[in-house]
Amino acid sequence: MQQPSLQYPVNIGTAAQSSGVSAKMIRHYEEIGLIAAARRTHSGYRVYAEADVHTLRFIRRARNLGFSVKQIEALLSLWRDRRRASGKVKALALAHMAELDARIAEMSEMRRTLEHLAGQCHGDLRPDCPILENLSAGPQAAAKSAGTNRHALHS
Amino acid sequence: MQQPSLQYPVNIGTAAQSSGVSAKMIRHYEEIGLIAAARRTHSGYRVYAEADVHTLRFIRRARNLGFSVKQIEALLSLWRDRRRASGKVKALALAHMAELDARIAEMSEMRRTLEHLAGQCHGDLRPDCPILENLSAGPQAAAKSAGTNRHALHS
DNA sequence: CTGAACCTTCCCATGATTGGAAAGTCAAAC
DNA sequence: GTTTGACTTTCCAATCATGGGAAGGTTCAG
Repeated sequence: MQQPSLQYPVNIGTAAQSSGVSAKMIRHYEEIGLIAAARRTHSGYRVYAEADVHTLRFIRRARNLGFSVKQIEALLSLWRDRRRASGKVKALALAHMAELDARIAEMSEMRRTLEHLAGQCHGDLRPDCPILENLSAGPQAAAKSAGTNRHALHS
Repeated sequence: MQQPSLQYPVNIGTAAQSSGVSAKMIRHYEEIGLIAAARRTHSGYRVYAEADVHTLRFIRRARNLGFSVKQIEALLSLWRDRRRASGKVKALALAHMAELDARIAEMSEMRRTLEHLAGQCHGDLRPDCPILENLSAGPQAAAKSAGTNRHALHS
């Protein structure tokens, strides 16, 4: 899509464009220590080498797979460790898959319940509505298992 | 589970316990205007009638189904409107289902990719790891469609 | 030299929720 | 009648990843 042989090193804007990570996020990742502080020009501009942009791309791809920043930190250190055991990487991936499975199951359950309720609702001009009735009187002891962490989506 | 015929009105702690909404969240919902400001005792304690606790239960059940606070605001007003058209409620439910579907699809896609990669990784002591290789060299133009809102899980 | 397009830091907002600190209140036990 | 412990109050901060914007400095082309 791009890569018309860029002239490295580049400024943050170019690094952002060619890695897919916004400049805002690059600064943020630096601040929280996910990436090393960039070198600076005399005037204070951050400067990125090709390797830095590769790292940013790695991060973006990992985020695209839903890994948290914490997990990416681990992945990056494994990536840089040429003596890593692939088992450690796989373990991280499997753990993340389990998280995804849990969230998917939770949301599927919500969806299933909603589908059921919506199926019973006329959906016309009449006020009678099983959906509201359910929320109001509720399945007396339902939907407790999922706990309160429905939205706790980060590790 | 409870309801040993409570003596209303009650304090926030009791309202929290018998509605399943934490005291913290009750205060928060009041602050953001989801529920009306509670009456107070001479000394400033919030006071809740049985109807208030019912409302809180309604809110908790809606949250259990993944509705956002904004959506719950709408549901509450429909709930209170005896002349509502059930179609409006159903529309809200269907819209939320669509959101859930989108998120589920996104996460399923991540899961699918991870499963594929993990399946190719030995997961032993050797350093060779298709997972890292994929994050590193990446499917040159993959996973872009999902956009940057993987974690934008709220309406 | 001026203006556009970049860069810098700083603060704020999102969404739902939890945590804690400091202080005031209530009721029951002593 | 005071102490004690369990409540309550407000306020402020953190989570997590991200975006928005202000105020100001830099770079380069015209």
